[in-house]
Amino acid sequence: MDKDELQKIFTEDQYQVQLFTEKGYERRQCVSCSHYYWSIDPDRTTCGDTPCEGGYHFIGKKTADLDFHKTLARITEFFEKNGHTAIEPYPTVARWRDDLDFTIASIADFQPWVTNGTLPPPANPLVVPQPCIRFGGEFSDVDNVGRTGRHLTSFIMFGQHAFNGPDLKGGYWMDRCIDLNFEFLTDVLQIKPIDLTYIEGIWMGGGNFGPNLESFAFGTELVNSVFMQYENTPTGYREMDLKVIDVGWGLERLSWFSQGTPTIYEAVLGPVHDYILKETGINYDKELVSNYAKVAGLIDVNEVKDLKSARSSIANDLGLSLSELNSSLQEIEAIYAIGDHARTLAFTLADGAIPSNVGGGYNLRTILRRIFTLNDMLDFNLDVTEIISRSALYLSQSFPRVRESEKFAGTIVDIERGRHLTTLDKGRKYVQNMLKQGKSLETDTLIELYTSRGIPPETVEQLGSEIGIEIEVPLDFYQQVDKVLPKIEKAKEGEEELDLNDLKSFQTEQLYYDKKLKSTSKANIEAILDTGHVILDKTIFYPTGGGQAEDLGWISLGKTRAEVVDVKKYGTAIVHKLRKVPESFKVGSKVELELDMERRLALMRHHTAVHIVGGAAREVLGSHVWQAGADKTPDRGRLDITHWESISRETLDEIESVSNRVVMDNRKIKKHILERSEAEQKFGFTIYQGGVVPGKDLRIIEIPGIDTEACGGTHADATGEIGYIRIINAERIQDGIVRLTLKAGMNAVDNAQHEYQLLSESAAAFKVTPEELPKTSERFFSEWKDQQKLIDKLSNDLAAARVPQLVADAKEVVTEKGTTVRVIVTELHAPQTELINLGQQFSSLSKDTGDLVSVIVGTHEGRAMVVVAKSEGSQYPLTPIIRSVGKLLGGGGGGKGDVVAGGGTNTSGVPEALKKAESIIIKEI
RNA sequence: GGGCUGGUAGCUCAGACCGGUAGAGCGCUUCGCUUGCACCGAAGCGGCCGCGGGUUCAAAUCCCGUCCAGUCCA
Repeated sequence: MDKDELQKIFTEDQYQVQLFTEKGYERRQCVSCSHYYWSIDPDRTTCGDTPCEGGYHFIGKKTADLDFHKTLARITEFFEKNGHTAIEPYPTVARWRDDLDFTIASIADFQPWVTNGTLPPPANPLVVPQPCIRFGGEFSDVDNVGRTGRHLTSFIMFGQHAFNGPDLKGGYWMDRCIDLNFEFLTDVLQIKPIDLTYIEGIWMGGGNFGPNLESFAFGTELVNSVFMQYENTPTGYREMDLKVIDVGWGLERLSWFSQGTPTIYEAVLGPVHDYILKETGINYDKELVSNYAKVAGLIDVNEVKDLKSARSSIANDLGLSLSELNSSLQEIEAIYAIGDHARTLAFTLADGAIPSNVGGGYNLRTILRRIFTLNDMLDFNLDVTEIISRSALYLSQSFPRVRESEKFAGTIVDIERGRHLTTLDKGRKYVQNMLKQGKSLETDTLIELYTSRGIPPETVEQLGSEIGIEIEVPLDFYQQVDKVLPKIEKAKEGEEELDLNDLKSFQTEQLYYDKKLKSTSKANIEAILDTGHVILDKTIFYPTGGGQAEDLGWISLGKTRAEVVDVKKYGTAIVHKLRKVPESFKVGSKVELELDMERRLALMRHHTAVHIVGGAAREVLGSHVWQAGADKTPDRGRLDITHWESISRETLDEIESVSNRVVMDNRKIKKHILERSEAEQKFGFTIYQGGVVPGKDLRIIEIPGIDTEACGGTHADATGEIGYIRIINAERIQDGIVRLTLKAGMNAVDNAQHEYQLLSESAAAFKVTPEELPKTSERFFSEWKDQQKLIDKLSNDLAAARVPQLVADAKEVVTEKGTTVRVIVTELHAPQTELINLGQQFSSLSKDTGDLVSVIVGTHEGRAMVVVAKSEGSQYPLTPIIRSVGKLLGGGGGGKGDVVAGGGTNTSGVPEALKKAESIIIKEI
C-alpha cells in the first residue's frame, strides 16, 4: 500500500474527534510543511512542529515545574482517576521477545500474545511506566546523546493502552483518548488550549497501520497518540479484530517541558547531574546552552546526517565560530552523556544485562566505554561506579528494583575498565610495532585494525604523529567499515508446520500438570489431520515448550498401537504426530495414551535440576545471575546464565554442592497458580527467569529456599526425586553468558561411572591406583622431557665426536663438469635435527676451503632421512642431489641455504642411497 | 545472530604469506666486574608452538575441526 492510497483512507473524518468539535479546533494545512493540523488559534498558520516553529520555545519557561518523579506521580494519578489500572513495568531486558534485546516501547510488553488476541490484557484500560532502552533511531542516536540536548539512551515510556476487541470490556477509542490527552495537557501540564496543536499522521508498523495525532506546544512534540486499527492482507487491508490505543508518553520530555531547563538532562538526571558538576568543578554557560538547545531541536538526525554542518549553522546564528561553539560545549556535553549512559546502565544492570561482545550487551559495553573515554579525555577523574550507583538510587524513588544494580555495578565497571585498558594497550603496542617495521598503514589496514582489534583510527593517527609518520584517515572511514562488513541476513523465523488458524477451534485439556503423575490415560480423538497429526480432547503428553523437549509414547485403540513421535502446542490445541496413523483411528475413537515414562522422568529431573542449579548459581555467584536460555532433553539439561567471566571448576563444584544439598533436603516443590501481580509481589521479578510469561494467572514453580519461577514445564514433586545432579561442563558461549551443562538422576550416575572408568583405565596404564595417577603422570611427563633432552645432547656429542675424523677422511673426486670437490658420505641414525646439525658442522668447518659436499643418511622412527650440506658460502646446487637421494628412499626433499633435508618411507633404500650418493654428486655438480 | 583477529619460554612478542635445526628482549640461575638506581660482561636454565585430526619424506608454518581469549557490526 503506498502513501497516496493511504491518504485516501485517512480523510478529515478519520481525525475529527469529539473534542475538536466541542472546543472548536479547526483543521488547517501548515504553510511551512503542508501537514494537516488542528488548532483553535485563529492567527496560527503553522502546525507546531519544531522546524516550522523555529526551535524549542519552552526552554527558560518554567510551567508546571515537575521533576522526573513528580511527573510520573502526576500522570499516574491522572490516569488512575480516569479509570486506568497502573501495572508494574516490565524489565528493560526483553527476555520474552526473541526479536528484541531491550524493551523499546510500552506496547512491547503486550506483544505478541495480547496484541494478537491470544490472551486478554492484564487490565483494560491500563497505564504502565515502562523504562525503555534505545541505542538508535530518532530519539536516542548514541553519538548524539549529550550533543543535541534531547537524546537519551533510556527513557520512560508511560504507556496508555486501551484494547478494543469483541470479548473485551473497558476499551475506548479516539474520542476518549484525545479528551484525556487534552485534559492532562491543559490541567496538569498547564498548557493553554490555544497553544496546543494536533498534527495528523499515519502510523505504520508490523503489518498494521492506523491514524495518529501528535500533540504539540511551544515547538515540541509532547506525545503521539496512535490508533492501531487496520491490518494489511494479501488482498488489501481490513479492520483489525483487536484495535489498540497505543499512546507513549515520553515522561522525560514532559518533565523537561514543565521545568524549562536548558536541556532534558538537567530535567531528568536530577542529583546525579549536580553530583557530576560538583565533582568535575565544571561551570557552564547556561545561557549559551539554552540558546543552543532551543535551536538544536531543529537538528533532525535522520535528515541531517552530519551534525557538524548543522552545528556550524547554529554557531552562526548564535554569533560564534564552530570551534568556539564546540569548545564551549565540549565539557558539558560530555557530562550530559555520562549522566545519560550511567542511567541506562543502572536500569539495565538491575535487570541482569551485562556488557558483552554480542547482542544488547555490546551496546552496554559501548556506552560504558564511552564514559571511560570521555572521563579520560577530559581528565574528569570521575568515579564511574559511584555515578551509576547514584543514578540507581535516584531512579529507585519510582523504580525500586533498580537499586539491584548497585550490588554489582562496581565489579562490572572494574572488569570492563580492565578489558578496555588492555585492549587499548595491546593496540598501541601492535601499531607501534608495525610503524617501527615501516609497514604501510593503508585504509585497508586501518579497517582491519579497527574491526578485529578494536583500535580506532584516531589512535593510529596519534601514534603515527608521535614518531612523525602521517597517517591518512579517510573522512568516510566508518562508512567504509560498514561497506566491508558482511551483509546481515535476517534470521529466518522458524516456519510453523501447521497453520495456527486451522486449529483455533480445538482445545486440548492438559493432564500433564495433574497432581499425580500418570503414565496412562484415556482420551477421545477430536481430529485427524492429513499430515499424520492427531488432536485429542485431553492429553498427558507434554508438548515441546519452555525449553523442554516433548513427551513421547504410544496411542492405542484396542490392539493397534501407534507411536507418538512429536507433540506440539498450537494455540490451545495440542497436536500429536504419529509415525503412522492406523486406519482404525477415527474422529471420536476412544483411545489409550501411554507415556514413555523413562523419557518423561529424565526430562522432569533435568528440568527441575535446571531450576535448582540456577538458584544455586545465584546463591554462589550473586544476584546478577539470570537465566539467558535453557534446554532440557532426556539425557542432559543446559542452562545459560548471565555472568561476567568464566567459571572455575572450584566454583562449579560449589554450585554443584549447593544443588545437591537441596536435592538431599528432599524439599517439597510447590506448584501453584497465582495472579500475576500477587506473584510478582510475593516472589519478585526473578520469577521471569525464562522470560515474561503472558496472561493474568501464572503457574509458579517454587522450590523453597532456592528458586521460584513462572514455568509451564513438568517438574518433580520433591527435590529428592532428582537423585543426583552433576554439572559436567561450563563454557563461556559469549561475553557475559556462561553455559552450564548438567546431568541429573541416572544420567548423572552413568556419567560418574563413565568418568571413573576413564580414570581407572588411565591409572592401569601406569599400573598405579587412580589416587596416585596425578603424581605418577606428572613424574612420567617430566622424566620423558628430561630423557628427550638427554638423548638430544648425547647424539649431538656423538655426532660432534665423529666430525674431525670424517672431515679428514673426505674423498676427493672430480665431477663430470670437471669440478674437484671433497665428498663425505656417512650414516647417522638419529632425529632429523641431528642430521642437520651434523651437516651444519661440515658446512661451517669447510667455510675456508669451500670444496666440501656431504651426504648424511639415516633412519629414525621407521622413516629414512637424508641431509645434504655444502661448504658455507659455496654455490653447489644441492636440490638435484637431495631429490635423487630422497627418491631412492621413497620420497623427496628440498630446502634452502647450505643445508637441505629430505627423506622417505623406504628405510631399506638406505644402503643403496649410501652407495650411490657419491656418483650422484659426480653427476650433478 | 553474523564476521574478523590472536593463542610460540615465567612476561612482551618475532618466526607463519613462501613447510626443512624454535628465536629476541625482559625475568630467572651461576660466575665475573662493580657496589649510586632499568649497572655491565659471560655462561646457563626455561618450549607437547592451545588441543585433536588431515595433507606431506618432513608441519609452529598449509587444510579441517575444537577450546580459550579479544574485537567489530546488527
